[in-house]
Amino acid sequence: MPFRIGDKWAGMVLTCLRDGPRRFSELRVPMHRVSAKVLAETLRALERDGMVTRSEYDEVPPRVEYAITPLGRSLFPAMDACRRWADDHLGELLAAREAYAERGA
Amino acid sequence: MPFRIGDKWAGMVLTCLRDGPRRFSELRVPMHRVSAKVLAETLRALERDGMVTRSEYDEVPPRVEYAITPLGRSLFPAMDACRRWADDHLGELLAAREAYAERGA
DNA sequence: GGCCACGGTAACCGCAACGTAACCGGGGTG
DNA sequence: CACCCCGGTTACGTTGCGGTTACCGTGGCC
Repeated sequence: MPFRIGDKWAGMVLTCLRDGPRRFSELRVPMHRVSAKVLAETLRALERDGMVTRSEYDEVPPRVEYAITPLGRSLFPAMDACRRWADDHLGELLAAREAYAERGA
Repeated sequence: MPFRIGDKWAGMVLTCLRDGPRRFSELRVPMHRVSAKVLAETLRALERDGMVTRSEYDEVPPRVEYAITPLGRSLFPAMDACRRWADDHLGELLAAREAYAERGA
């Protein structure tokens, strides 16, 4: 596709924010395979594109909350369609890949 | 997203095959910004994943036709949902990006 | 003999994405 | 004083996607 919306982890971030705002460290729990750096980069990009908002609270220890915007939410139908495709057809794809590997061998 | 289906040009290839089989050189016309190498790689990957078939005809000059499979066709609803999102919301995204750049400046 | 069409491959390269590890500041806590 | 929490940043290294250019084999045509 000619346009890429977000990076590798953007979809997962938006999904994590689906049910309400989350703090940086709360996002890291379900996404434990993402380093702080990459998560921060992803959040910056999503903020830049108007998909999430970043709210800083002057407390101690510091608190930062990320929330999804209506624009971010508008992506869910498309994301759900992709997920549904994967649920329905990923097995076929992997089978085709395996058959192809066997023919090659 | 954790899974990537195809590469940068896969969606465009499938769209080009929507209305029937096409030869390699026929695909290059609407996709003139894609080099032969990258198009070939894309087609190999789609073939490996069972999204297109490759039919070689023993003629001269050689003829090779690529056709979309039912599995490839099954991707269209999800792709259409993404396209619809872009049609409806890409302007918002770009506006948000511009507003962000101005705040930064 | 030279050139063309077709459908590629091979060699090389740059850059962005991704990842790891170390560090930071400021206030609270023992 | 030392150490922890939170939310990052900086420096650095690696991988791989996508791109460019050059080249290939077969057979037909002039």
